[in-house]
Amino acid sequence: MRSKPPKKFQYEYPRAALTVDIVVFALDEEELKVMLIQRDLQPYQGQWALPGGFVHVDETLEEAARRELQEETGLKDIFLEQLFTFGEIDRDPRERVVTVAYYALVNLEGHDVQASTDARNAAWFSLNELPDLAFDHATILKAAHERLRGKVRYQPIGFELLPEKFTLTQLQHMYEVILDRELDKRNFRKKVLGMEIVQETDEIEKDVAHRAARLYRFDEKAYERLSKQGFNFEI
Amino acid sequence: MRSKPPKKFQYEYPRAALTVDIVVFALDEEELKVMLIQRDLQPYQGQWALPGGFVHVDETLEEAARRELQEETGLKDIFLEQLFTFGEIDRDPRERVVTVAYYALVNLEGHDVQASTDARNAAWFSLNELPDLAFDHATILKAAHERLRGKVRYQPIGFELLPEKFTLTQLQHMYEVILDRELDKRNFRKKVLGMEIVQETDEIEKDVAHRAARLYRFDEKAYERLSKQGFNFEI
DNA sequence: GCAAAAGTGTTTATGATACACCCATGC
DNA sequence: GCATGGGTGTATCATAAACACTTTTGC
Repeated sequence: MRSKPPKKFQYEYPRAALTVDIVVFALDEEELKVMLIQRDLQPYQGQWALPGGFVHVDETLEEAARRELQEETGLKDIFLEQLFTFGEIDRDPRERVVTVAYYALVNLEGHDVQASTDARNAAWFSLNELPDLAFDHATILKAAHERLRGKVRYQPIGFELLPEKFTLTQLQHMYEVILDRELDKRNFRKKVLGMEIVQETDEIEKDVAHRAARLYRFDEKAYERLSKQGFNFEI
Repeated sequence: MRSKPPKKFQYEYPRAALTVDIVVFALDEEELKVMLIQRDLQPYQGQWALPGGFVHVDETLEEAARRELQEETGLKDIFLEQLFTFGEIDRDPRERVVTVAYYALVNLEGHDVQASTDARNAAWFSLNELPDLAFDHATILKAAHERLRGKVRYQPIGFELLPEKFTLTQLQHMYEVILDRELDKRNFRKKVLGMEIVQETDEIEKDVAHRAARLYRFDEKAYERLSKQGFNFEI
C-alpha cells in the first residue's frame, strides 16, 4: 500500500466531494442500451458503474462530464444534458460525495466507442439486463430513463440516438423503444412529416433485402422553431 | 477585523464549496412574486439575493434548502423541487462555489412570512420589478420561472400557490399569471372540472361585494393518478 | 413468385376554440 | 337598482385514432 499523499487544501468547514456521473443512452436494433464501466478500484471494485468522476476545481460541471466521458469511454461531441444532483448522505461509503448526474444520447454508428475504450472496462448493457450497479447508480439510471421518456413527449429530443440520415421506420422504432409501446405507422408518418421536423434526402437505404426506404435527416431549423414555443410532440 | 479561524479540514485536492439557493414563488392578487434577501455580508453586501447558503456535510441537499429557507425567511413545510445545479467557475468572486438551486411554491395566506422574518432583510418582489441580484441569481431566477411555466403545462403543479380552498376564478387567475396570457372562463372551467382535479366543497367565499363563488379544494388522489401517467394539462 | 418491409387515405371520435347572456349578492 | 363578478351551453374546427391494402425490391 502506497503512503498517503499530502493534504494541502484546507478549509474552515468540512466539504463534500463533488463528482459527475453520466448515463449514456444508445439505440440498438432492438432496444435502449446504456454504457457502464467496470470499476477497478475500491469501493465496489469489479462492479459496474456509470462513467463519471471528480469535478476539478477549474472546470465547469459540464466540462467535467465531457472530460470524464472522453477519458472513460472515448465519446466526445455528444448530446449532454444535466439530469439531477444526488446528495444523499451515505451514497458513497467513503465520505460525503455529491454527484451531478447528466444524461447523454449517442448514435452507435457515428461514434466509435470500442476503438477508444478498453473493452474490458466499458460495455453497453440493455436496460432490461442490468447488472448490480455501484453506489446509487441504479437510482440515477432510473431517473435518467424516466427523464428521457418524459422529455420525448414535449421536445423533439432523441434524434441524437440515430445516425445523421435515417428512415422513418428507424425513427418510429426509436419512439417505440423509448415510449415502450407500439405506434401506428401511418399516423406516425403523418404527424412527423406534418410538423416538418425531418427533411427528405434524395438517398435511400442500401443493402437491404427488401424495398429500400427513403432516408431523412433531422431539420435543425424546425427543431429550433418548435423547441422554443414549447410544442407538443405527443405521438 | 477578526482573526482568521483555523482551517482544520484538509483534502488532497482543492474542493468547491457547495451551496443551495431557493427561488420562492408566491401569488399576489395580481402577479407572481419572488422572495429575496438583502445581503448583509460581503460580497454583494446590501444587494438582493436568493435565500440560500452552504450545505452542511451531514445534511442532504433538500434538507439544506429547507433549513436555509426556514432560517432566512421563516417558511417551512412548503413545496420544494430541485431545479438545476449551477457550476460556472466564476459565479462567486471569492472562490469556486457550486450551487444546487431549488424552487418553492407557497401561498401567501397559509404561511406567515412576515412574522418570522426580519422585514429589513426579506421581501417579496414582483417579477417585473426586480432589483439587481447578487451572483448569478438573475440567471437562476430566470431558469426557475421558465421551469414553472413549462411544468405547469404537463403537470398539475401550482396549487401550492393557492390557499387550501379556492375559487375557480382564483385558479384561472393563477394560470393566467404563470402562462402570461388570458384564458376563456368557460373553457377553463370545462377543462378543470372535466379532469376531476378539484373537488367541490360546500363552502362559498365570504365578505365579497358580489355574488360569492363556490370554493374548491385540490383533489390529491386525482393529482396522483394523473401525475403518474404523464398527462396533458395544456389549457 | 415470394418474402419483407415501404408507402399511402379515409372515416370517426375526441378534444380545443370561440363566443354572450342571465344570475346572485352587497351596497 | 346597479355594479360586480359568478356561472352556464352550443356550434365549429382541428387534431388524434383506428384501420388494410398495394408497391417495390432482393433473393
